[in-house]
Amino acid sequence: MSSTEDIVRRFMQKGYKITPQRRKIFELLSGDKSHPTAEEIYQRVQSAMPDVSRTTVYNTLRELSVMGELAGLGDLDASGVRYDTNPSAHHHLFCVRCNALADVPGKVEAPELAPEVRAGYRIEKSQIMFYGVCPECQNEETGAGPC
Amino acid sequence: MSSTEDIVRRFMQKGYKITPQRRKIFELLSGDKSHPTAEEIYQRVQSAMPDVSRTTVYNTLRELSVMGELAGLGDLDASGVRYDTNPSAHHHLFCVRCNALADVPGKVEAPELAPEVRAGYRIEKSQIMFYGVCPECQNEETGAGPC
DNA sequence: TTCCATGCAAACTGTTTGCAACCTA
DNA sequence: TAGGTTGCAAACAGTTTGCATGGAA
Repeated sequence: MSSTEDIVRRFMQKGYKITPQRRKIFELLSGDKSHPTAEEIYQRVQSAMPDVSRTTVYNTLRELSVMGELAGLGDLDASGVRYDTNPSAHHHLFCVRCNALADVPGKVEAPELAPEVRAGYRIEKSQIMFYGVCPECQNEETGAGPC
Repeated sequence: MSSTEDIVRRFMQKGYKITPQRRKIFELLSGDKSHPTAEEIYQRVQSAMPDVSRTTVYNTLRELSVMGELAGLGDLDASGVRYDTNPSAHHHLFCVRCNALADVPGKVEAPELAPEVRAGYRIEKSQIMFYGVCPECQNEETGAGPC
């Protein structure tokens, strides 16, 4: 995601007001690479600013999504929507053991679909989810117990 | 998904009992290609057998998932988990206009990830979601209004 | 006859909404 | 000052669970 100040600027350009709560949410998100859920973001905001409500967090996340600063990532492990602070096209690595989610850096092209396999769809984009085991969980496999 | 009788057989092998409700659910699912949600399945079961409860539908879907007869597909359009009656590896086409979901038939290989891009993950499988517009919605684009 | 399955209602989780008080621009 | 923003509580949707009744093997 862009820097806090970039987002503040774009927020103001859209006519939104900048409140301390919103600024704190921006700060926590810019630079994050962990694909947190709304609840996780709420918890982090809470520890820095205990009086922020869930409503405000949800509202702000929705606004950021609409603006394209943030991308929602569906519900991979039934713990709610995860947010991707990198809205540009890229694929993901999902750890089936600890549910960690990482970005695949750079451009990796998905295959073209032959017409006979495309079911008549006009394809606009694609997203690959790679399922596997993250480095940390691989270590624990050879050594101690579960995550 | 397998035929109704195949599933009945495997269910009994696992020690589960075959009830009229379960048999009806199997019938509706075997042969389905529409990736319905639990609620959609419940509605269909209802019209054939009005006294079936949601509990039974949810329980049976969970059992089928555990057995591997059915695959859950996350929450693409916030209408709940969609079920894939084809549990073998394949990719999907999602219509961003009407939320239809279709299978990509046959084997389409996702790209291999170079080590420097794999973030240390040991990759076990992958799943590509192609986003686009289905044939029906393409027709409506050139002709009348929205879906 | 013995459990397992069913169905109802209540619980639960993630998210959205209504509304009065509040604060940014 | 004026209208957007906040935070509380209640509403909501999808799903799970507790428990007494009922049915399959």
